[in-house]
Amino acid sequence: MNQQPGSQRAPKQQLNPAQRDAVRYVDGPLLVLAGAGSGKTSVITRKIQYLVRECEMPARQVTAVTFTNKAAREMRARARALLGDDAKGLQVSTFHQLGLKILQRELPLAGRKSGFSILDDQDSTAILKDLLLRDGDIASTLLDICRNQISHWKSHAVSPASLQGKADSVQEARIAEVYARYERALASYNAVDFDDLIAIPVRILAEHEEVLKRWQSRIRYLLVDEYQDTNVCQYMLVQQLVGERSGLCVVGDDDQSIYAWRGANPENLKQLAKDFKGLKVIKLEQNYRSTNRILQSANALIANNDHLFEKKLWSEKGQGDAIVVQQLPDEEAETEYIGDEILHRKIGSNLQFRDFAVLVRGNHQTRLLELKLQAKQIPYQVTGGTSFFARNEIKDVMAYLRVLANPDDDAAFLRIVNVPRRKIGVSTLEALGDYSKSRECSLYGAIGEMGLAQTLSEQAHKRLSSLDGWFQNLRRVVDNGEPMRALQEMLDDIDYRGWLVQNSSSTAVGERRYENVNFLLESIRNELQKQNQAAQGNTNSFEIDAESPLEAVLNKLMLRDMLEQQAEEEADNKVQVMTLHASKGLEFPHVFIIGFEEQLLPHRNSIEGDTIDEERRLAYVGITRAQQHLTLTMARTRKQFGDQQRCAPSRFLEELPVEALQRKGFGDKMDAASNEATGRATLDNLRALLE
DNA sequence: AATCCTGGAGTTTTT
DNA sequence: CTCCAGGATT
Repeated sequence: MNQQPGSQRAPKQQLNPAQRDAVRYVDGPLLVLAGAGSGKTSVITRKIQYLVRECEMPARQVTAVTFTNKAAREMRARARALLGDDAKGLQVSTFHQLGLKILQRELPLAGRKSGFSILDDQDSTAILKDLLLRDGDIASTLLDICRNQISHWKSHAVSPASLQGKADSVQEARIAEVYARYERALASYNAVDFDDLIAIPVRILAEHEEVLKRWQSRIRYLLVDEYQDTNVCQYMLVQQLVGERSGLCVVGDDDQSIYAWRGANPENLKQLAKDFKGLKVIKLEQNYRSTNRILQSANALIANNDHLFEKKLWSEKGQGDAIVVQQLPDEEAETEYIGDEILHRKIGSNLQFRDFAVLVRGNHQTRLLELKLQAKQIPYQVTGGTSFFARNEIKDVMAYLRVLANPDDDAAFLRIVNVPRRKIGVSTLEALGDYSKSRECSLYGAIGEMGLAQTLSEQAHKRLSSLDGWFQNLRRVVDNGEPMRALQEMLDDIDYRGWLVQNSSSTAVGERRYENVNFLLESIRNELQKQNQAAQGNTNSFEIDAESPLEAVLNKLMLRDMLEQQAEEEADNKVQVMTLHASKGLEFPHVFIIGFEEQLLPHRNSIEGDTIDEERRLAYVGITRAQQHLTLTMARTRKQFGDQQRCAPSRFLEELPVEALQRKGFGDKMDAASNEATGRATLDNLRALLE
């Protein structure tokens, strides 16, 4: 097993008193306020161990929920390391995986059929766009407003029906109407979106007492990580599952709330005390991760925000190195500097590539960095992001898989119907679309209908029918238990490789893109095998899933879990590159945060939208990832939209304590001054910290 | 009616 | 870079 940077630290043998209290308190609902680096994952995993070993609770009655796939994997691995065979049946998943599980078991109540599709953001946007287009409205701003508003309603468990006649404005009434149609569309496509994975289970549990009882009896103890990231709907799910009982432990830190933009409601931390009588609150304030200069800077920065709870982080790790603040002429020089620094430090000390992380605000910032790291032959790994799934070749193959598993998935059908070219163009699809709307069925479903032949030209109808026949054959192969053969046959039939080569700028590029497809196929093959083994070793009928193996794989793919895991297993010893958001929960000896500038961090949209506090928390999360060494870099100019623009250092820089910093490359007096200050400030800092 | 080509515009964060 | 629209071409 490869060690991940986040798990390099061996599980602590000794817990401090607060941690021990948190592990052992099981008599009622518990809130653990865990500052950055205070060992919260240890507390959660040790608590699971305590529940199973000391309280003799069967592992299958314990469920732990987190937000990201990465966090779930880490927690699962650490719980298994502690419990060994006793971990059997333990459920560790993301909120969305848990929701998916509930949805799958209660399919009829969800109004979906087996094989339903999970739509990603792009798919739902495309559907909304189509709905708006049919209204004759194409303003793209309305599309954005619509999507955000609908997502907001869904994450607050607001149904279209409950909005009837309650709109505050004409536009809101309009969006509510689109929302209703959107929901109907999803149902008819046998699809759900990401928000539905939480919203539908909540609705089912609210409306069906017996189902609620069943799930409550299945989960006797629920642990929730990163609680500040829950939205209203997710909190409702937690409340439903826990019910009147006391088996709940949530862990959170309001200073690390960085998902408000997608509906996270850190107030849920406060709400907990109102909803759960006798809630016990334990604070973890000792930081085991960072040196004091880093911690002091993080504390100073976050002091500029309001807090739900006050806490003071401290550490026994000593002063440590000064935080390097490096300004460079442009973004090119910035990445050059990062690459050189990594190489220098690696040679200068006993460091591995995996000891370094480069954190960025936006995914696009990784591009230049990747080029530079490649040029310097530094092995790196970009985690998270959408890069792989954003590739057209991957989207195509995924869409084929989805149509195979769920013919009614219009979003996927539209993507592949004419890729490669089948001479099925817009006018044919328009006619098919009109017909399907009138018969209230999916596009694919309309192909088989009798009346369609009259509305289409004979040629067009023939092309659609032959596509249908082809899919039916493939589906037979899948049902025969040979999904991999079906996939290979599918891609061979359409000569997807040839099509890629032809449609790429060069043969070499085309071949590279087909390599991506092969990687996807290989991953699917592995996962199918894994499932096969699991199914054979599984005698617990409670856990057997109704869905087919291919559907299970597809779901895992849509939740972005599977490939991440594979990449992680291969990321042996590489520099970690990721967004600040993706870095939460991880730690690295050496951390670089690049683009520490106004407009970028805080991001220009946040400056306009007046959500600086959340940006500050984002910077806080980034800073607190560093164990020993932190470097903030910024460019004086940066190419944006074609021309060079001047960039100012982030306002957050001024909020950091000067004596902890070592400024370089600013070309002003502060450079030398701060260096001097750093040298003589050590004693002062020690004195200040002791107070 | 389908496909190919060109130019223009816009980049936050994620399950 | 990558998505889109719209116009020219087959």
